[in-house]
Amino acid sequence: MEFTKYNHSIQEKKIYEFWEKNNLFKANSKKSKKTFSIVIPPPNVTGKLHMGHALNNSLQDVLIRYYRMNGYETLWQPGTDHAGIATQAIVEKNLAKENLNKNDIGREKFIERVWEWKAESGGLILEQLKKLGCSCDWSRSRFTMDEQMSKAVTKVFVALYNKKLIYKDKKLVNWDTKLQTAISDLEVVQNEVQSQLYYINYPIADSKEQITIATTRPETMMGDTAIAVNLKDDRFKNFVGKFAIIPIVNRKIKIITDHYADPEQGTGAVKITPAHDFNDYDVGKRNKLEIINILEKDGKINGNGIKSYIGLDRFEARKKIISELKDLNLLEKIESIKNKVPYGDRSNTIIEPLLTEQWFVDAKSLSKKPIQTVKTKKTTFFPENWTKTFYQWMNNIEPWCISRQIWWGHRIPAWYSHDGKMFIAEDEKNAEALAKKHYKNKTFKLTQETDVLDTWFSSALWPFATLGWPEKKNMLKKFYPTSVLVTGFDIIFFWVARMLMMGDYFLKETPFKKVYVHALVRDEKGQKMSKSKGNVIDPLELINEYGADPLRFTLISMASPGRDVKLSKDRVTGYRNFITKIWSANNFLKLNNCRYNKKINIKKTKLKINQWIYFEFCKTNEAINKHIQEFRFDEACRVLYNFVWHSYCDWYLEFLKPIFNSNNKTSILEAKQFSSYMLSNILKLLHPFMPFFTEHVWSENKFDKEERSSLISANWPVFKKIQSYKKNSEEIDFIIDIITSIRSTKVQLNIPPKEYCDIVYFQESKKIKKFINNNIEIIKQVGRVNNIVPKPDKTNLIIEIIILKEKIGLKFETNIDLNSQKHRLANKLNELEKKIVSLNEKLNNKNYVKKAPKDIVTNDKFLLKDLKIEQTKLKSIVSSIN
RNA sequence: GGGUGUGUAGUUCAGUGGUAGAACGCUUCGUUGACAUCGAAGAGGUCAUAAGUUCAAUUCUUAUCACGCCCA
Repeated sequence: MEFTKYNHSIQEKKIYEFWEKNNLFKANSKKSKKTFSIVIPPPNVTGKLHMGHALNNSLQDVLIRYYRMNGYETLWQPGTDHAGIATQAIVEKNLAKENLNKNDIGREKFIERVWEWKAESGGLILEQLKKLGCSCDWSRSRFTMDEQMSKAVTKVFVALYNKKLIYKDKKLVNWDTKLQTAISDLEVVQNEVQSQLYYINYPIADSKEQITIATTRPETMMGDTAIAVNLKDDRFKNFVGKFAIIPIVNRKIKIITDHYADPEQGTGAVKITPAHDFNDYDVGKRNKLEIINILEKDGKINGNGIKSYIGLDRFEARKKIISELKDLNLLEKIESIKNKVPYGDRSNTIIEPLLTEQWFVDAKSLSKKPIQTVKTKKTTFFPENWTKTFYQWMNNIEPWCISRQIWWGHRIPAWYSHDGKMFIAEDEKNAEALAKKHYKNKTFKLTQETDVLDTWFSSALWPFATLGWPEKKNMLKKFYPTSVLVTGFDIIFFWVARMLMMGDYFLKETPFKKVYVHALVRDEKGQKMSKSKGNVIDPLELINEYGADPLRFTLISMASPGRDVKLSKDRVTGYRNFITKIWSANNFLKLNNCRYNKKINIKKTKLKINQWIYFEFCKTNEAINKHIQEFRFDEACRVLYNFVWHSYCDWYLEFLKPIFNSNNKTSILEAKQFSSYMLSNILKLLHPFMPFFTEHVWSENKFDKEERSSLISANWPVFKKIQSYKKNSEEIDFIIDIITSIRSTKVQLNIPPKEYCDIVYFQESKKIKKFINNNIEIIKQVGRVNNIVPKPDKTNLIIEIIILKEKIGLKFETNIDLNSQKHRLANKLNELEKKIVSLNEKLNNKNYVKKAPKDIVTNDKFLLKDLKIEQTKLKSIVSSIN
């Protein structure tokens, strides 16, 4: 019989459509079942599926499918965030193709264009998640710029403003000169780069002396307002209080003392530019220094700079200033150093600290509750040590800059009147009302703040805004707090911390009970995947080539806590093979007309082999339940793989063959029903890990007729271990032992595995004799044994082996070269003796017997006894060869 | 500099205070009616190093070395 191959591309598409069409992902807030809910960490609307997403979402889907099958009302809330900067950049790029820029068309038209773009090509990633098999409730999909989400954002903003937890302030912020907006600390990455450290001599006013400072950014000299030295630094004692003259600029600045100046760093004297460095800003504040900003928002030198430099880019200015210093002979030396330079994570340009007016969230105040939430274990982290990282960040949290000078995003609900008075309200009408009250009968004109909010500000509301907040709807009641947040550690601050802040503040309750933190996906050599390295593996390519199921199984099986996932194609191939294996096992059942019906009575199973597989299944199921509940997805995969491949396919199905070949109709019927029943349950266990394949096999076998449902909504098996099966189950384990021994004996004797042998009993093989006779059919067929025969006269036809601590003989047709066994047996004996010696020593140690737990000691005693029996038998075998 | 993680088979990784495990790879043999995307049998380890605690350490403690990440 020829079987068709499993075609993942056709089936995956078909099955996903089937699930969606039948609303099988839908969460119902009305059902009274216990709940399990997850909000997806919303990917950027501009995003494309990468391996990190694939891992993150595979894990979420495992949980969702598992709990759904276990009778929970589940919600997996999907959606995307509006990715302010990234999205705006894309639309601007598109405009540029038409030779337009955003200022040409204006804010309103531009926003229209963004929505058009979103309708056309935004949210592609959600479609890609479907390819991965994610069972999100797509009917609830949300976008952070949705009307309802926007309402929530405004409400939160106004509420926090009124409580003074949001405020406007003029501060030094991280300024992105390319995007021309402020960004938050978290969006700045410190890159280690090769830099030049310039040693520059500043002449001392009215003196021939000079003071040398070191800087990597000499162009900022134009904004210098002091030179600082450390009070304890004797080298500069005479300079303190004097004035230095900034070269080229020719402005006098005071030499001051400040603890920020580190005698060990550079020359020990440091130039202070409060407008262009965070540390210098603090020094400036402490010493009441003048703040001179020399940069335009695009990074060019402004009117405060040297005349001939105005309009020059900061890096051009640097070159020019160095060359001039050289000419003036004021450049002492240039040193090549490695230092960290701040880059914008979106623009990849060097970030400039710039003094601007921005909106801030008082993160410090908002962080207090979340810290308590975690301390009191209302939210727990897995792996647990992330708690520390969380505390560390939360305890040192800085004000969060939330305003962005871009157009795409939630426009800050602040209105300014002609005289600069500010009104914060949820909409223009309310702002006007406030203004009316303020101005009484006077006329006024309001204009709205042009800045928009950081995307993460709206993402922070995701766990409750997606559920309908601020309205207290059913969904919110039913599914908040969510059960678990699944996320990568790189996003722990962006996400976890901020969502906890907002959730704790507005809902008075944590947004998620647990936070599962997974690792990064790297390439097989352990390197970060990046476009520039060219080592990126595209999940969609793997899905095309192997199918979504093997990719999922690979990622999930490698998600060990605290370890990065090193992805290699070999792994994916391996799990593809696993699927093929199950496919062919299913074909075997089909070939033998194995079908179960619902009336099958598990408790009345007669066949030991059925009892055995049942018992093994129970153990596996128990382990999987435990592992999924404890987030040990790797272990769950391992247990499943072992059980399905080795227990079910390698042994169980093999042991069925003698039954199918027999004339015992009762046994045959039972075997057929039971094998099919077990497969249907195996599919259930596998479903969360490989949903497509299992659903396909399920529907192909029409198991749904028995279960009256598709696999996705089938009930997780709840089997009770039947103790009487345990003993019979052990018998099967012994048979497996015997067969394995026979097989390896053949290989060792260079006898082809297909050759049959006979079994010879000795006088002392009493137990084993009975045992083998009881199970003779299986042993004959699977072990390739002919018959039980009397001991032959010619000893070179027979080899003795030890099983169950007893000796039996295997008789072959041809002469056996027993001498070839001598060396091997001697080695074995040697090892055995070593073990016996060390065990003896241990048991003769009085301290050991006295202090070690009793069961360990007894166990060792039994072990020693067994080893000694084996030793005797082995010795007799060896001597018989001689 | 502060924090934190990892060193176990050729590779990727589980695991355990009491006889070292898996997958892949490798070697040998094998198409017997599920499966060669397969089967059978094997080889392969000073559990990074050193000291300590203990009757007993790969596991616990400390130090060292190597590699990584996060924060300044």
